[in-house]
Amino acid sequence: LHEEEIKRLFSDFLQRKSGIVGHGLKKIVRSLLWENYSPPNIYMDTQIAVYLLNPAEASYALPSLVTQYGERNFTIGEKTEEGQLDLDGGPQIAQMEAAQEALCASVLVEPLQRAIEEQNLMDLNNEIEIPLIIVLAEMEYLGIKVDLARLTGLRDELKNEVEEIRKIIHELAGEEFNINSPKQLQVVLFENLGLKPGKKTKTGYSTNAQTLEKMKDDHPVINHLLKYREVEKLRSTYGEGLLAVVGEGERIRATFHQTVTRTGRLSSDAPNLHNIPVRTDKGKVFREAFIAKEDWALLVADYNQIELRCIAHLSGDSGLIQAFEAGEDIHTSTAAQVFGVSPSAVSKAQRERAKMVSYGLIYGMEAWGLAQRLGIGNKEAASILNSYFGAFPSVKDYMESTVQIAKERGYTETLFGRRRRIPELSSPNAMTRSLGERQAMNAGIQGLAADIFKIALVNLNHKLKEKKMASRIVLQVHDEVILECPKEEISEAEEVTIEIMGSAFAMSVPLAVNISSGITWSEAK
DNA sequence: GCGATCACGTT
DNA sequence: GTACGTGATCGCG
Repeated sequence: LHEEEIKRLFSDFLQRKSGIVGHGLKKIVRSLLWENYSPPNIYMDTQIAVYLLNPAEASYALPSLVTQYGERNFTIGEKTEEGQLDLDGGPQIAQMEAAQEALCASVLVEPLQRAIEEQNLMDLNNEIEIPLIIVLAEMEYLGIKVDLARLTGLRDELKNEVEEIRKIIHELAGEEFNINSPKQLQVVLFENLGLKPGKKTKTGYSTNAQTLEKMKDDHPVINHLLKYREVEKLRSTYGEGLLAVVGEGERIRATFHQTVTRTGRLSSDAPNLHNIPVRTDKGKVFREAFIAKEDWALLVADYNQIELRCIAHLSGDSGLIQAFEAGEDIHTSTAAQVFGVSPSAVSKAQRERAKMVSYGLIYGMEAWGLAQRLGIGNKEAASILNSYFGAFPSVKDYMESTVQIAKERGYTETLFGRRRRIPELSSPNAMTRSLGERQAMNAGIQGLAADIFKIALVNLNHKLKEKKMASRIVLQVHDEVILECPKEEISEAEEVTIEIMGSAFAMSVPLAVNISSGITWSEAK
């Protein structure tokens, strides 16, 4: 057989009507894309099927899954030691392992398919997760372009700055020590300088930013330490870290994991592109280093307040729904209802508090959590929470019934049927049980938002191809999607993106989408 | 080399 | 307060 003939036969196999099966297919799809194959027709990814059945699965190693989910008595041979692979075994061993993997996956298909059907996870699997494999594989394959000179410049600046602050700190401390070592820092602060310690950690006294913040007035070194931490974090994690993973075409290619989080969200690693700084001026400049290729631009679209909108939809709370329909600033609207004043009379402080409560709500916050956050007493926090629930009573009902149902069943379910077991709910430990309750409240909200966002990703990728557009998705950050577009295609891409994201799922509140474009990620914000 | 610990970036 | 991933240090083997 000629090579071309083999390629054609392989292509036909990948496109077969009945679809292909594999374990962790995204990686394979990515390899196929590098070899110029079209994305395959997927029937099942056993890894994803297991994830849907239990998003807390400890390991996705095939032999253990076969034992756990397979119905046949089935043992596979000794796994080859990694080190031997290249030495003597050669390609035969890799082929043998691939064959074993395929065999394991094939044994799993039927029982997994049945379990997926039994738990009503068919739609989630077939309409969302499986199509998403291709979208993510293409995103990973493309990667996002970075401005190498800019990134290097940032790294170098930070390096110099860290060095300067380091000298000052050693001067003020009166000794040389490793500032990166919390252990050494503790000795310097609490023993040698005699400062008063605050919070404790498992092994000693805390030196985290929150604690240091409170010690600001006790010694001039504290402010420099805080600065050092900020700059050193940026230098190491983002400066050095990102430079180390720049690949072909000056692009960074992260891996987006589909089977990691308990909630249905994606995670990103090598590098993690989900936590690129944005909060501080010093940090957010890194977003200027993420760019579009020559004559193209980045288009950034994100859902406005999607999780709070999910709460409004799930609870059916008329007040909250009304607040969103008004189309005004949501925190001002909620503050007006919570504090019983007209929106125009809402003070800055009131808006800020309402905002805190709204965010807290998403995380299943209780009174003491809010107190911590706002730096107020427990009583006052309870009273704010009370007025909030007074203004939005159905939200309170929803939270309570969510926890109740989760306790009865032992798991939560999103609107789309995504399940998550929460064993913490039956813990004998009260702290752990509270954690379980927060997890239960958060799971349905964050999970629904994740489901909606995944639908949008799948639909958007599909629409771009259908319209034969050159624009493509290059990055995803939980409720935000970044496209790289030829400049002349931008306005069309904006239209398409807003339409697709806005209509991903019909809720009792509108799905609002913010959109903008620019040469850099920062500019398109 | 590996895991635990601490700290910290995002949503 | 949810959910993650990474860098650095340090003690263990």
